[in-house]
Amino acid sequence: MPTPDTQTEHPALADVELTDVLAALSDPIRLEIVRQLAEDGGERTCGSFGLPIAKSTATHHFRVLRQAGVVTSREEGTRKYNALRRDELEARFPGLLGSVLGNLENP
Amino acid sequence: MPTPDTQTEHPALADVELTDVLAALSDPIRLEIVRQLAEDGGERTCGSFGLPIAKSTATHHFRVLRQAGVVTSREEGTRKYNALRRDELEARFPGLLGSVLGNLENP
DNA sequence: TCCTTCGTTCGTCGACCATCGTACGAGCGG
DNA sequence: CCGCTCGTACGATGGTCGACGAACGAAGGA
Repeated sequence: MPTPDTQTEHPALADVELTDVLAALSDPIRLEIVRQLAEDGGERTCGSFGLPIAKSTATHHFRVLRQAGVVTSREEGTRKYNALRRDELEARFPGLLGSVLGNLENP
Repeated sequence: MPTPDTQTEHPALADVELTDVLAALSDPIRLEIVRQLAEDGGERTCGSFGLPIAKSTATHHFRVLRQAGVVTSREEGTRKYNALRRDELEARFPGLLGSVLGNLENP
């Protein structure tokens, strides 16, 4: 096989629709994941978000974010590191992620 | 009755959550409605959007937009005029609507 | 080697969503 | 007055969504 590891299907941003991103961001849990990822700027493992949901549900939410092009996942050993696709998202939908993140702190 | 007409329940923007707006905008039909409303800046009747859906489905989508605080509806005679709550939305979620609208033209 | 941790997969469940057709009421126009 | 247009209300339906628990495999640590 050409690439033996880290096979987790990431769409090209060109194939991602605006509505897909909006739908992905329209859930509080996923928005919280994105917020934390944006906050520390780097990679985070799935279990490190303190999410109030079951593991299998978390798997679901990370998959939605990944398929919407919002997040990348990289496997390393037994855990999976996730990161925001910030620059790519910015290139595809200028200003969008920034304005969503900027409005997260609002009451 | 104090206000005899035009009773169609509009939420205060302060009561609207970011996720509500994102969810409302995450549907292609509703996004198209918002796009057309933004384009002409004024009021539009429900039937004037050329939507490829049944009338009853359109009623549903306008209700979702209204309940998410995105749109106002004003009854006049037998028809209903809809308008974007642009300034209010801008005050509540600065930059959000603009960045969504700005990314609508993208392929 | 054994046990724990991490995340996935699978099946299930209830809730919600987009859609439709039908029937309806309120105006407007001839 | 009669018909047309506009939008709503009311099911009904098929599909998707968020959530869960249980079972699993792959590392990694003791």
